[in-house]
Amino acid sequence: MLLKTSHLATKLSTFMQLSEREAHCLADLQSFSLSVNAGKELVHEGQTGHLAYILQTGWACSFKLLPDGGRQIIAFPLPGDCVGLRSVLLHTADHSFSALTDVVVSSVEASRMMRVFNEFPRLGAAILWAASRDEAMVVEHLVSIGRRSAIERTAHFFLELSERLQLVGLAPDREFDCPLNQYVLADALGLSAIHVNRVLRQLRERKLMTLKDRKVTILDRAKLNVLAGFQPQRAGHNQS
Amino acid sequence: MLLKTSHLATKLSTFMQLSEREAHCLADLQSFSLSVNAGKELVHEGQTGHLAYILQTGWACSFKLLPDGGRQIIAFPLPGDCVGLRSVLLHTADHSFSALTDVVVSSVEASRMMRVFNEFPRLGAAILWAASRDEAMVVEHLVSIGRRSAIERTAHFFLELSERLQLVGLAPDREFDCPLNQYVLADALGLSAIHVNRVLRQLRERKLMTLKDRKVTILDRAKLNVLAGFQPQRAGHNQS
DNA sequence: CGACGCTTTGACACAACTCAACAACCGTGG
DNA sequence: CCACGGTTGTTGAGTTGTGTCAAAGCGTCG
Repeated sequence: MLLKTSHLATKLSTFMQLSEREAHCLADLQSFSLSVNAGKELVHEGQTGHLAYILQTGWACSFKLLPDGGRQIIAFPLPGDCVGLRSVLLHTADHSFSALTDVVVSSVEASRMMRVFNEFPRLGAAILWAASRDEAMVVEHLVSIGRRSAIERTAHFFLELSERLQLVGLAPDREFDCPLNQYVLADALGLSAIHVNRVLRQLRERKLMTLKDRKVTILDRAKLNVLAGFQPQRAGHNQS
Repeated sequence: MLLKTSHLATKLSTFMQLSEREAHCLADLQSFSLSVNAGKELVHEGQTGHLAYILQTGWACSFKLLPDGGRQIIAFPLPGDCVGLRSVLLHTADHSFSALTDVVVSSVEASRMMRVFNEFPRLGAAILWAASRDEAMVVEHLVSIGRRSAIERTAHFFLELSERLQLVGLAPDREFDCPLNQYVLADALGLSAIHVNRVLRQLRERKLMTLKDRKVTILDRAKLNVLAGFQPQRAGHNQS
């Protein structure tokens, strides 16, 4: 069988060994792909469709809008991440979801997802495990915005991003692509775009990291970890 | 059979009708209760136990500590809420969990939880639904801290609290008990305790709400909703 | 009575926001 | 070819929201 393993499969297999049938089911889930242009909004908050998405390539973000026009970005899904699982259970999307670059996604119907959970409980557990990790990231994000200074939380953000990208093999050690502009970063970090700029300058001047031409370079990971209070993640366990 | 229905059962039955066997299983899950004194830390971040808790009575909070001693409160579980489901899947607690008042909790082992999910898939779905709602609340909290001013986010917090308490029948319309002091509120709202005090004064002076003697009174819900950008929740759907 | 936990207030400092302007870099079309 | 607007990044000056420090008031409880 010639199944190129998906990013999702890669991720889930750090949690548990996938049987052939499970791998096949996973590939099947992602068999229908959809190209979406940068800037397109795939899911609108409040929408009641029953679709979840699996991001295949490109960058996206999930966010909420406020009455005054402000925007808070919740997370940046990376290839292999699922989006909208929660919406499936709640029957209505609690946040919007946009493509930041051109992206490819697979869409999965709620009913299909449910059937998979029933037929392949182990796969269901693995997907829940991944969802739990995403949730833990949101919590860490909350802590960042609530209790870290602008420079700390910016540093923390890029360290976490670096780790996530390394996990799916999309980032070498010191450097990685990052198509996020300062407006987007501002909406994610709960800052103004102008202040993001100043913070990035500080990080550059202190020779900790740079963001230039959509490329992040980590200059001094150790010092960054201390500044951000960042705890590199323990390696993934295997299920008991 | 003389089963007093638990808060959890009440909550889940807004999502779906519970069969007798399911109700029994649910009661069984909560058959072992544990009293815990105010201030006690039940779960410590990083801990690797495989226990989840169901809060029966009292107030608690889940939070994370920072290297500099700061604390960010993630959520205030109310009676009927589950805590630590995520930790079960991740095999390690990603946050701490403390009792704020004297509380009663039921503890559930991971293996037991898994068995329930297998034997009563519908019950599993209901619990996941509840977990999804909790997750949505964390997201809303993130938005609050990231993009709302101190007074907006404080107003939003109490409106949400009011709605949650009404849902489990613990709050009349205008007034409810709230044992949270200004230090705790500060750690939840990402503010300093002193500023919380100033904000509460403003809310009082503008005749929107008061917090006095551990009792919250909503004076003008309509204006508060506008100020906070709060959207009262739509009624719960039943599963298809 | 004093000790303690919590609230309240004032004065001041500082982090982050706003406004305004400009520079660099595109791709487009005249 | 250059002019052009659009997007993104950069910087300065002034404002404001929130944090910090210090002190006092007020219950409750031992």
